[in-house]
Amino acid sequence: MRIVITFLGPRYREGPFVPISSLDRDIESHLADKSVRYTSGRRLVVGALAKGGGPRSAAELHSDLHPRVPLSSLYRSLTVLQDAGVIVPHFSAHGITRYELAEWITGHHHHLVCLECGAVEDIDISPGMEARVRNLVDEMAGLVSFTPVSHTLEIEGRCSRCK
Amino acid sequence: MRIVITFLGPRYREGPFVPISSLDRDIESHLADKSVRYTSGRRLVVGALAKGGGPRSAAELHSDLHPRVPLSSLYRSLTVLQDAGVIVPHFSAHGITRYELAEWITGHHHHLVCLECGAVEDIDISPGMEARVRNLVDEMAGLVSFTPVSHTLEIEGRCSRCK
DNA sequence: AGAAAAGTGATAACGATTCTCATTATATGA
DNA sequence: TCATATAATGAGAATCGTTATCACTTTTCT
Repeated sequence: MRIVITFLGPRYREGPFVPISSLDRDIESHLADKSVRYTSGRRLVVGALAKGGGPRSAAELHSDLHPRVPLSSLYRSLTVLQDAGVIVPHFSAHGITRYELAEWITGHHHHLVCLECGAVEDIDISPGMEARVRNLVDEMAGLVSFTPVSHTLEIEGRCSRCK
Repeated sequence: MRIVITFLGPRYREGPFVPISSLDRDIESHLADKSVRYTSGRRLVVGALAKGGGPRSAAELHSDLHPRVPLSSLYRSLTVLQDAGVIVPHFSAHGITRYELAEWITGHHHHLVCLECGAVEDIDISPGMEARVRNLVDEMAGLVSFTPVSHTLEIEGRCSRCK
């Protein structure tokens, strides 16, 4: 799923923002429920994440958003948005954390990781298959009295381009 | 699978090591094939990883191995062993990388990640359950003509201690 | 408006990991 | 075996992503 959130409203310090996508409105009310302010800086971060075709690192976001969102504010926004459940961290090599919009925004999906070219592709599956995944997860967690909250099924292999 | 590799041989700088488990001998020949030396420091790192019930971070390994393996050597050993395919990195929050023995040594398993305390626990499942996982993986990969090589099912939630 | 609470931005501090370099151990071949 | 080349080691400095600090600004509440 590719989501683009565009801000038509006036710029930072020039007035209130006008959310144009229903998604942005969803995020707005989601944050309001948690009494977390949806400030201009946070909107810019969400917008940059929504534009991207995959998880983005703080450095990538900073180069996109520079100089409107300084690095320290960017990190703070990422923390706030993560705590509020709007974005989800994805940890990778070299201690780099990449973020993407939470699954309630983008939809639940899994990942195909190509061992050849390193590309990570989202894969959506049918509700039936997803139910089978969830059953397995619940059974596995039950074996050791672990309370599952979410799961990640990643398939490593060779993508169609690298075959 | 729990593996314990014990070194009966004399200590560091006191003579050659005597591998006592067939697993250690497997690793030895695996490294020999790649002309990577299986030095005493590297043996200690492998031994510490073999004892643990899940992926261990460099800091954890260091506190186990201190002062026999200094931090800089520990990191170097981890890099060498990873490049040689003996251990596998697992990236998690706060830029921490945890390592575990590769699946050709430990056998295939999945992970339970506690969202509260960050602990990662290995979970072995029955062949029947694993077959169900593999079926799902094959079906999912088939949807987009991806050739699966391996898969990782990670369950995030709350462990029994943090409940 | 005025006070309190939250957010911001520049910069310092922090911590995990990597690099440097002098020293030591191992392997190869005369 | 000895000589010598090659690789590994250990201590500490350097690096880099991320967090904390603090003075200042903005927003919210009364």
